[in-house]
Amino acid sequence: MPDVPEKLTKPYEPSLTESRIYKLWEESGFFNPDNLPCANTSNLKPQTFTVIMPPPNANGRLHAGHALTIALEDIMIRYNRMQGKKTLWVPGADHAGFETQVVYEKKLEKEGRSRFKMDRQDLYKEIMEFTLESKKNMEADVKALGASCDWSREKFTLDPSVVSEVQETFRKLYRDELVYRGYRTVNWCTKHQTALSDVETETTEKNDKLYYIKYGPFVVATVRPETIFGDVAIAVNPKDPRYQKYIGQTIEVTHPENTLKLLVIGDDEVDREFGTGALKITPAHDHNDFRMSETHKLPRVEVIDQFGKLNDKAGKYAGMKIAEARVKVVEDLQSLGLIEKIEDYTHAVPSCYKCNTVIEPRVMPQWFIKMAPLAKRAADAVRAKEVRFVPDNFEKIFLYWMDNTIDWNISRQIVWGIQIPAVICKICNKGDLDTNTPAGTPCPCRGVFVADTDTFDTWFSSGQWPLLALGYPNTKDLSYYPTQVMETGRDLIFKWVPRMVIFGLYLTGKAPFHTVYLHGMVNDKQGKKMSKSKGNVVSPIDLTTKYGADALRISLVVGNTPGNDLSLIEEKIKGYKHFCNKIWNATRFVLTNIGNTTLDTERPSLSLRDEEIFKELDSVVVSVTTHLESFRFHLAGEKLYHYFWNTFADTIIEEMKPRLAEDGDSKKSAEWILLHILSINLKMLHPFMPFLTEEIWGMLPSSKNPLIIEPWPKYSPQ
RNA sequence: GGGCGAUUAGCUCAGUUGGUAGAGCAAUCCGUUUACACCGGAAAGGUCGGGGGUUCAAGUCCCUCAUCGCCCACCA
Repeated sequence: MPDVPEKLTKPYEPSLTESRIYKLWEESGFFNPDNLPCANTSNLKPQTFTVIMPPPNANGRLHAGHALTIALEDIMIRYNRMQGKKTLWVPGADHAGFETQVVYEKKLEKEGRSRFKMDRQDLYKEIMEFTLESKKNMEADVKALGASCDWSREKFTLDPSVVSEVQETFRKLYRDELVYRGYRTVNWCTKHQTALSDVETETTEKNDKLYYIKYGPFVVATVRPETIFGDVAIAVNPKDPRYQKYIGQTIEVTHPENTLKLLVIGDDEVDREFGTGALKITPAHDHNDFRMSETHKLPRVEVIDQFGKLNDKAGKYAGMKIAEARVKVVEDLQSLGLIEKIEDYTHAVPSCYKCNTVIEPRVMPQWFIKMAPLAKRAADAVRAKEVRFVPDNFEKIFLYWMDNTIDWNISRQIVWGIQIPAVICKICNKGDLDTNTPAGTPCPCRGVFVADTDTFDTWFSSGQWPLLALGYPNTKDLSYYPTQVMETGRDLIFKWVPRMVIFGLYLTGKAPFHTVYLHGMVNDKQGKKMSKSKGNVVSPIDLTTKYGADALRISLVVGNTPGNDLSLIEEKIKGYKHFCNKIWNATRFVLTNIGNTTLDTERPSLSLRDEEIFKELDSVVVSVTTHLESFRFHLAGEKLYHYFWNTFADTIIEEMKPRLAEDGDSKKSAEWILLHILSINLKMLHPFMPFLTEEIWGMLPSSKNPLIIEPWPKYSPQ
C-alpha cells in the first residue's frame, strides 16, 4: 500500500487544515489579481472579474448573513479566478456612522457615562479606538470563512483618502446644485439627538386616541392635542360643501392657554371621509402640515424642543414631555367643554429604528440631496438593462423606489462620521462650501459662518463604495470599474443599492455593477429573524469551529434560492460536515489504490463503459458551469454533492474495486479514472468548499499549482 | 391602503425555457464485504393551499380565493 499522508488516515478535522491553508493562499499572493498567471503571461488585456465586498460594520463580529455573503461571493470569485479571469474581490470595513455610535453609546451607558457630557474630539477618539479593535475581529472572521479577497487593497470608510473623496463628492453636488441647505421638517430622534433619513425610521403600529376638538365652527380630529399651540390653520377639502364657505376666512379659536387666529385653507389632500373632514395644521411638527405650509405660505410655530418637551409657546405646559402634556391638555380642554368625543385609534407611527423612540418631526436647517434628477438616471439605467437583478422581481422594487423619491437628508448630529465640508450661519441658517467661504467669514445677516459640525449619513459614503473601494479618483484600479456583481442582502435593495447606482452614474457616467444578486435573510430554525433581544442569534464563527467553514458555506448555499429567506438548521450543516468527510475518505481510497499513476500519467485506453463514465462527468461539468454562470449556486452545489456521493463514491469506486485487485491494463485504467474524476470534482467543489479541496489537492501525486489557480474543467481529459 | 414573497413527503427546502414529483434531516427494515457507521443497501412517505381557465400535456402559464411572512405608505 503506497504511503498516504498521516492525517488522511483519520477523519477530516477542519481545525487542522483551515488556518494553515488560508495562510498558504495569502502567501501565494493569488488573492491579488496582479499576481495571477493571466496578469503576466498574455499581452492581451485579460478579462476582469470584480466584486466589491459589502463592507461589514466594524463594530462587532460577523453574523450569519455575512457568512452567506462571503460564501456566495467567494464562490463567484473562485470560479471566475479558475476561469482564468483577472479576478479581484475588494474587502472593506464600514465605520457605520449612526450604527456604531449607537453601539458605543450603549457601552458608555453601561459605564455610567454619556456622550452629551463628552468633548467631541475625545468621543471621536474613543469610538475610533473601539472601531479599529472591532475591525480586527471582523477581519479575522472574514478570513475564517475562507474569503479569497485581496487584503492589500482593503479599504476602511474612514481612510483619509476615502474621507476627502466623500467630501469632494459633496462639493461637486453643491456646485451642480444637487445639494442644498433646506429648512424643513426632519425625522428627529429625541433620544439620540439626531435627524434620521426615512430609511432609518421604522413604522410601528400604535394604539392611540383620536380626539375630536371644537375649533370655533369646526370640530377637528387629532391624535396630538398637545400641538395645538403650534396650529396656524385649519384645512378642509375645497369640494366639501360643509366647509367651502369658510375657506379664506380667519377664525378665532380658544384654547386653555391662548386664543389663536387660524386661517381656513382649502386643500385637495384633505380626506373628506376621515374624522370630521377638517384638519388642524401644525407645520412645525408634521411632515404633511409642513408641506401645506409651503403651498399655502403659512407661518411655522415650533412648540416642541429637541428633547421632546413643550416650549414656552405652550404657556403653563412648557417643560412637560409630550405624553404628559397630552394628558393635561386633554383634561383642560374637557373641562372647557371643547372635546366632543374621543375614539380609540390604531395607526402607524414612525420610530427610530434603533431605540424605537417615536420620531418627532422638527423643522431644522439641514443638507438635502435633490433626489429626483439623480434617481431618474438610475431608473433609466435599470430600464435600459445596464443593471440587472437576480432575482429579477427586484427590478420592480428598485424602480418603484426610484420613481418615488423624496429629498434625502444627509446631515447627522453625531460625531462618528465624515464631517460635512461646509460652513453655516447659525443666525440665518445659510450654508456654503468650506472651500468657498472660510470659517470666520461674516454673514450678510450680521452673523458669522462657522464650520458645520454635522456628519454625513453613513449611506452617503457607502453609496460611493464601489468607486471608493477601487481608490477613485486614483486611476490605478479603475480598469476594474464597472464591476461585474454586487451581492448583498435583499434588505439593502432600497437602503444601499440605489445610492450606489446613483453615485456611480453621477461620478463616472457608468453604473457601478452589471448584476445585483440579492440573497434573503438568514433566520433561525423556526424561520424567525435573528436578534439579540430574542437571544436566537447564531454565530457563524461558532458553527465554523464546530463543523468547519466548508460545511457551513455549502450548507448556506445549497437549497437557498436568491431573494428567499433561509432557516439556519444545524442538522443541515452537520450533514455537509459528513460530506466533507466523505470526500476525505474517498480520497484516502483513491490515493491508496492508484499505484504509480499521477495527474501526468497519459490517458490509457478506455472501455466503452469507461467512456460512458466520462460522458456523464462531462454532462455534470456542463451543468455545473451553466448553473454558476447563471447565478444558480444552489443547483450547482446540489449537483456536485450528488455526483460526488451517489455517482463517484457509491457507484464508480465500487465498480473499480474488482479491477484494482487485478493486474494489467484494466487496473491501470481504473487507477487513472479514479484519480482524474477525483481531481475534476475537487476543482468544481473548490469554490464551495475551498479549504478541504485545497488540502486534498496538495496530496494528489504531481499536483503543482495550488488549486486556487487551477483552470476550471471544461470537459473530460482526453 | 398598496407592493412583494411563500404555501410541494413528518421537518427544512429544491424543482432554470410547461413533458409521467426530488434532496437533506427524521422515521422503518437489512447489513459491520479491507475508503468511509461522519457508512452501505432496501423500502416507505406528497390528489404539489382551495377553486376555475389555457394546453395534447401544468407544481411550472393565466384568473380567483384563502392562510402566513416581509416591505412600503403623509387619512390627521
